[in-house]
Amino acid sequence: MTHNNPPFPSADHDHKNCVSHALKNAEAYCQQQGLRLTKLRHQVLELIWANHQPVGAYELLDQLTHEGRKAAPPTVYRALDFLMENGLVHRISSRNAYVGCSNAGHEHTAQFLICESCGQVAELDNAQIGSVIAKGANQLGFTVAQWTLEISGTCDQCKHRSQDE
Amino acid sequence: MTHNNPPFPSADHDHKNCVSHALKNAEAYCQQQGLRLTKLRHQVLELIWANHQPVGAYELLDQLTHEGRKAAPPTVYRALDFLMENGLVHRISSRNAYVGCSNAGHEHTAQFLICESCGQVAELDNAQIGSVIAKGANQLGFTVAQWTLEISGTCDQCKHRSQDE
DNA sequence: ACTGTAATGTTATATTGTAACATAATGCAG
DNA sequence: CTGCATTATGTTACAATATAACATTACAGT
Ligand SMILES: [Zn+2]
Ligand SMILES: [Zn+2]
Ligand SMILES: [Zn+2]
Ligand SMILES: [Zn+2]
Repeated sequence: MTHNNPPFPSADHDHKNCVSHALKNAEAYCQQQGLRLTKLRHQVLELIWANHQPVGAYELLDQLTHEGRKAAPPTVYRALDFLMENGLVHRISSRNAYVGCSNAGHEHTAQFLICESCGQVAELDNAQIGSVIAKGANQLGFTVAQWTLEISGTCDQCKHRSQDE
Repeated sequence: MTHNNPPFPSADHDHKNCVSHALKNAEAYCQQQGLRLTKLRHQVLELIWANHQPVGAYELLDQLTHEGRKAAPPTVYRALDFLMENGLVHRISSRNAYVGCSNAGHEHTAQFLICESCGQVAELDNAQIGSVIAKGANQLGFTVAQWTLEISGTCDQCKHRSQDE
């Protein structure tokens, strides 16, 4: 069986599939919510997914330019703002980079596993982590609005790969 | 009884006390570890504590300059690097800002409560959060090297303050 | 087609962080 | 104490990330 929210994708997976799946999801979600997933926004989202690891704004800008679009920093940042506001993209603030959301549509605060070796990121949605955090904060009278958890380390595949050497 | 690791300091606390306490701690720690807490590093650490909320590198640079020291960006960043490497200061990456560590000396990965209203930050060291995170990651075969948790919201005092209006 | 709104283009600039090399301070061996 | 190696700081220039402000274009609804 396939995992419902696969952690790190295997090296040999069909990545075009990931991208098109994410895009279809996003299209449906925006349709349903009356959001305007314009050509630019669609293009940026596609690039983000195509990179399939956290990608910087200026890197996206380059890629947009190579695809023939006239773009300047605000072009990218505005698209990113839209995508983030609507939960289609997350920002990894420890890296100044952006990544597609694996659980778009259902309200969540994400947690990220960031592999220092291969650069890939897995998005968790571990309810237990969320509830422990909420509990810890509430004990101090703190009302949580949002939070980000960014975990660096080594993913399973990279661990095995390094053992083979 | 007072909490061993007080969350948000009360508005009327004697803050000079906080600062001098933190500095004495840092001095003792560096002495003991054979680390060179030079005048510059001491000065930067003092400024960070004096602000008593996350403060940006360029803000520190201004403050240093106003204290009469010749300083440029690398001056500040190098001092920050030293202080972070040795666990005396943490970086709040969601804000590009730096804050004094409340638990300097004992190895830990910190968690931050950031009040959006007053700007203050409380450092937690909640072992339960740490263990849930480790567990969640290990289940996926991920080896955790480090992590940061930054929680935004409203602190207890600000909640009460807003009720009074 | 007309019109108000939202999106994008465009230019300039702000903010945050580093590279690279010169000088000065510090600690230590002799 | 003196010279030497190491570490820290000064200095200049620049890279990387992000936003402000205003002009133009596309779009949706009438
Ligand atoms: Zn994929
Ligand atoms: Zn990996
Ligand atoms: Zn204080
Ligand atoms: Zn507050």
